Amino acid sequence: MRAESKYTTSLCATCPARDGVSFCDALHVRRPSDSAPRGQLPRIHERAAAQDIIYSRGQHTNDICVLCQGWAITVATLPNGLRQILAVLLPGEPFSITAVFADTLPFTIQAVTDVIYTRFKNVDVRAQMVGDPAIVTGLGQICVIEHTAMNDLVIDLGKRDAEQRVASLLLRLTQRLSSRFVIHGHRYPFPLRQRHIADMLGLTPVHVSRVMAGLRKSNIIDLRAGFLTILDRDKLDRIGRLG
Amino acid sequence: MRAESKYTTSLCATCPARDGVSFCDALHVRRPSDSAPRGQLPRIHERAAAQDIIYSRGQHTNDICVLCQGWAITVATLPNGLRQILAVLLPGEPFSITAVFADTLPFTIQAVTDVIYTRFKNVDVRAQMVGDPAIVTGLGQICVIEHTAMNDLVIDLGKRDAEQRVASLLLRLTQRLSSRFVIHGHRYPFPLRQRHIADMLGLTPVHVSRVMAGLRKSNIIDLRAGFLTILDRDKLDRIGRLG
DNA sequence: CGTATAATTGAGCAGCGTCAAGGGTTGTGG
DNA sequence: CCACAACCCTTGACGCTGCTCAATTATACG
Repeated sequence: MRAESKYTTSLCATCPARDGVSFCDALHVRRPSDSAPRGQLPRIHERAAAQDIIYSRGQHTNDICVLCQGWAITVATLPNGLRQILAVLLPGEPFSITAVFADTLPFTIQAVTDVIYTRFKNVDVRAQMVGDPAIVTGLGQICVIEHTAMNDLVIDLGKRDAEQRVASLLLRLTQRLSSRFVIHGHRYPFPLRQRHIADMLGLTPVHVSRVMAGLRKSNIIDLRAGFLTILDRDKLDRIGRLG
Repeated sequence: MRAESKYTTSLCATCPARDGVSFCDALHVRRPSDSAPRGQLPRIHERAAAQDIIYSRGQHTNDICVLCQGWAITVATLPNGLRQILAVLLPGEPFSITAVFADTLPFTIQAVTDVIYTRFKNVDVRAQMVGDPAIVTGLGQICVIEHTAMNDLVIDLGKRDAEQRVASLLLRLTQRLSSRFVIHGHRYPFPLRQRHIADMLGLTPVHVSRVMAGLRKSNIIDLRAGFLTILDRDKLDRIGRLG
């Protein structure tokens, strides 16, 4: 199952995901062409295949990982086998900023697509913070972003119905994609299965199917072959942002 | 409405809430009797009356506040007036660690009981982090704790039914109280109203009443006059911890 | 072309929301 | 000390959102 290989070729040189507020930017992990390169932290790039478990809950680790290519999820598994997806990870995002300060995480990380990610040593990252206010501030921003995303999910789960939750999720994902990648014609890569959406939004795949059928029939979205097209952003906004 | 007064008498000297992993401990805000006092950060103590809004969402602030006495909540209000409680704050806990790195917060802070809290300047806190690895690590712990609490809430909202959510909430709150205060006879102060529980767990007050009536009839809890007694911790565990 | 996984659709049901009425408690002013 | 208001909690009746179970049809992969 695990198709993982280590190699040190610096993918950072051509990183397509580093634009926008990002962990790597905060750490000054710069491209060779960037001016004033700061500390180049030791790091390792790794791969994993779609569906692979990248990290298992509770496993001891000294690394903080950043997703470079592909999509992943953080998953909490209950004793009875139910899965709650806590976050969807997009290229450029750390698995969890808390990994900088903890040696175990309370959730599992799983690749959705084939992925490439970078490992940093969390002691290295902490050492960078001690000497550089800009890095403290930058990583603090990442902490705020991660926190806000969880807040939004709590609000969705606590106060919104199924259609609103789906709309809200699509809006937030497409917004995050837009902030890092150039998107043409409101057409976004979208490798999530309906069971991912269900596991994240506290719904069943059956009901997600019904909700998305509704959005499709209303000509609000088009989701096919791993790509999501937003046909009517205004309508989606009205469903997903309001109560 | 706002019954707030500033005074600088150092309540920290006799702080009853500082035991356990805490923001103030991480910052080395020590009691006079403590050995090796480090930096004594400038700070102001303030009061607020029960129900007062301590901080309004979006308001500009340069402070990070820590609750000293009483209970408070962080609340997100939707355009349609629905309220989602994001966290319950107990004595010793910061309003949100993200306030160290942001100049606005996306939620409101409201006092549940009369409260006393301490304001630090977030620039002062950030300055402490630079140059002191122990403070970086300590505040990192707070970040992890806050993050984990939100994860738990997401799991409750996404994967558990009403009875499990209520049991889980009571277990987590009593555990946090036990970690800071000496508790006798499983009897905990509990100033939350059923509408607070409802607003946090995505339920209606009516249904919370039914669920708690069930727990009371099963001789699992006793909740009266602002105090919660856990009569059967094992049963509560079985309801709240499993799926 | 056969198999496994995903998505769709229908029928029936249950957990929880809504609406409404009644009782207990607290606080305030007379 | 009592009357009244405001708030909270409780309990019942009923209905809707979303779950369960199940069958059928795509879609992907070897």
